Amino acid sequence: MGEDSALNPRHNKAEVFARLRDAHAREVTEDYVEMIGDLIAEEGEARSVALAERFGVTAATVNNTIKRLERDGFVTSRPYRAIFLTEKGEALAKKCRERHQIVYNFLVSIGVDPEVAEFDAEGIEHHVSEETLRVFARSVSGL
Amino acid sequence: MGEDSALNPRHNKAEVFARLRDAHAREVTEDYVEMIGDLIAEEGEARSVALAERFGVTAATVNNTIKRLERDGFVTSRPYRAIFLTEKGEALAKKCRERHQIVYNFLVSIGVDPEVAEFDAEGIEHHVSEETLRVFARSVSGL
DNA sequence: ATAGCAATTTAGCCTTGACTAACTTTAAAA
DNA sequence: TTTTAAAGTTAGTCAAGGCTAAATTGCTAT
Ligand SMILES: [Mn+2]
Ligand SMILES: [Mn+2]
Ligand SMILES: [Mn+2]
Ligand SMILES: [Mn+2]
Repeated sequence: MGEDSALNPRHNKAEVFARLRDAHAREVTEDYVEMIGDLIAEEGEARSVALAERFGVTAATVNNTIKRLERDGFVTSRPYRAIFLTEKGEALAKKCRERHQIVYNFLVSIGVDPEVAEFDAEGIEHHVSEETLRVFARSVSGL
Repeated sequence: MGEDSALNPRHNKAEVFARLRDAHAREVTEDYVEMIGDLIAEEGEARSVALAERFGVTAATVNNTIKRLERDGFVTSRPYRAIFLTEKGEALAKKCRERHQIVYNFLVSIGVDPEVAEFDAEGIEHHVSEETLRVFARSVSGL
């Protein structure tokens, strides 16, 4: 019953790709709640125009996305007003911010240029499992 | 003109997210050419049914994707026949396979369980810049 | 008070990447 | 040689996540 993937490569790649598709489905949500949290912390409130500027997308795109987030229970909003995180949204934002920071710090700690790390961490963070994140965190903390 | 992102955080996040969206647009292509190459190496040819099984998607989905890859010059195919990589497709497959392997080996080398590394590498690979990849490779090779 | 500008929303469009159901072709068995 | 099962294709649907253009709302300065 050995299942060491180095010796016995997985024939069941399908599981791996199913998980990958799941991660993709969560990426935009994760980046939005994290950014909304940042804006509230930095500027007191999260406005559409600021999200559009930071993500480099149009106001219409932000509007669509916020509707999805609202439908999924991560934010609340009223027409022409600022956007707020629900408890669920705040919990996700906190988790994502911490994860993002660990990934960024880890990359820098192994010698990646901070500028480059900033780019790469934005994508990598969404594909790092809890287990791998713990390894990263432990590595950064110096053993 | 210091631009150290740790001290002077980027206000221009938009660049980071634009690059992230670019990476996403390439992911499926990258995974397909790599898998097609694997199938040709392992089984002599790449058939739709094998791609569908390995990715865990339907035959119709594979068909759509192959049409896109063909349109973009990565593969050739004729109805009811196997799929072949073009030169461009093979070049991309080679690059992706090497990158994938480096990411996987790196994760294992820092203590991530091989099973977990197999999952995480499938997503992380698409977000690792050339610079970061070099750091990973050097780290694996033991300095 | 209101005019005008900035912010937001709405409507309509597009591509990607997924699906099901139905059809066609190929190839193997009988 | 015919039948049949597997493989592949086609048609139609959907959601996510982008866009532009046009309409609407809110705020600010006059
Ligand atoms: Mn993030
Ligand atoms: Mn991100
Ligand atoms: Mn890969
Ligand atoms: Mn991959």
